[in-house]
Amino acid sequence: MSTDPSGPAFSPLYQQIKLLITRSLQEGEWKPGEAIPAETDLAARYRVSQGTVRKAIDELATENLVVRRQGKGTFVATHAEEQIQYRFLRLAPDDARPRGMERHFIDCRRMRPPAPIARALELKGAEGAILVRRTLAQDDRPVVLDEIWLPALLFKGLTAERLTDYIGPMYGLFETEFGVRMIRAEEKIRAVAADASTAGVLAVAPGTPLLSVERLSFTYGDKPVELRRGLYRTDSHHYRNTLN
Amino acid sequence: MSTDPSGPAFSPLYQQIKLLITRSLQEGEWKPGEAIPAETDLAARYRVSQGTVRKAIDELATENLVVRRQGKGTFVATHAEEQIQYRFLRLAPDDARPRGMERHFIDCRRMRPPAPIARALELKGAEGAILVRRTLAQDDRPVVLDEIWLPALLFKGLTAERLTDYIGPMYGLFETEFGVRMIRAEEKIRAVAADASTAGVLAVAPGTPLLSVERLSFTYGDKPVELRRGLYRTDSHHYRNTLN
DNA sequence: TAGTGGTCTAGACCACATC
DNA sequence: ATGTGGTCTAGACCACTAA
Repeated sequence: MSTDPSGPAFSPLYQQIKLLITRSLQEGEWKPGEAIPAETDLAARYRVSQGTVRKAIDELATENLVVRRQGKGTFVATHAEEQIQYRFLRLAPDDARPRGMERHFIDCRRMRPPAPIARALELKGAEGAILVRRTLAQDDRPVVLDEIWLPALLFKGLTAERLTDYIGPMYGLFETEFGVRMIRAEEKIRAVAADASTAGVLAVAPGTPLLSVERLSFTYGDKPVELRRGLYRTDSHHYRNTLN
Repeated sequence: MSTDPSGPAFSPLYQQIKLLITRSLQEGEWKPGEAIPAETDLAARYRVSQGTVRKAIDELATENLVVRRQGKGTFVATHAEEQIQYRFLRLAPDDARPRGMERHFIDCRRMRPPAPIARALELKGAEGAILVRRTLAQDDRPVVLDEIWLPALLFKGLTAERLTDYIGPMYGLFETEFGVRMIRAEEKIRAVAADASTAGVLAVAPGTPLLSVERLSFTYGDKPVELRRGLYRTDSHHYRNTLN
């Protein structure tokens, strides 16, 4: 019945419920790894039918914000405590099954970010950034060199030591120690030639073609919270992608 | 009722319906671009409720086998007649919106496929293959060099002329002329150095780092029907990917 | 045995497209 | 006015998990 020309903005009930649940996730009402209330409970809480809650949760599950486990409940997704070591890492060995990789942190220091970095992370004014550099290796052969830029305000107190000591994926540390959950990411991939210093770290000849993977990661509300540039050796690994 | 110990193989009704619909799609009962019967009709046909058909179609829609259009119907997905020129091409210009690219076919000839190609395409015995080579260019600057291997049995009569004359994406031609629909694909990406002949075609210096994108495409029943190796210049373009 | 998510139904009503 | 997909409900029953 609305005649508002600027936009009816019709929103289905289940979308509104989804938004409410998302907000609770964001505010930490239910922590990563914990179960959220049963569908029937949520239905009572929001005064809608179970089917409507169900459809909301369905979408949250496909977006990997929650994980359903039949007979047990619905759980807040987490990067920690997972069998999949690196949910966002698409690099796989050419032959075998994906094995674990050894991490080595080169340094972790606070820096004034270059303008493009600050712009990508939407840093206001003179807001600082933290630069982490690390490598991933397999069978003692370096494969990945990462440069990771983080907003200093969100990751106050991050040190190489804490990174080294933490068991599990870095995004798990971000969750448990800093309350920052990575939800989604966009990658831009290029082929580049290894410069002298990169070549040294990755143990290849200067000029060797490397995969350059620039990743911008987002937390709730599409807020960018990490800019990462990875250089991948692809002589015994490859970047995997699936198209639908 | 089954006491088969080898596996209960419980399958929800909507999965069975989904399989039946998929089979009809595969057999061409409804052609690409056409509408499939209304949900209520399918419900009557399969003797289930509309909600069950709905859930089956929901999954087919997320797999991009069909496209729903409110008020109009559900349509068989097609690579032809689409606004998105290349559904599977993830290459985007660094700055602007994705524009169209000019195609140029270098050649199209029947060949005995190398063993790795034959294996990937699951070719039996001495089954032949067709090799298509083409470039994509933007603003008269070559960006992509593709080598495309196809099973000769499926694409009998494919010529460079037909490829050149056809308006629209190549996968559209495959659909309308050969009845082969590309459903899904897997890509393996590496960084490589341009060899002399590639460098000439792409107008770069030999040794220039290029993205090597190896794509294996599947039709219904996860049957591989195309192996494509693309070499991408990434000086003004990049490969885009989204992680969830 | 109880609690959870998963399936299925039947029916009502809404939003969109077309005639 | 009609037909399509989209939303929402209420309730029944199934499958899985854990105590």
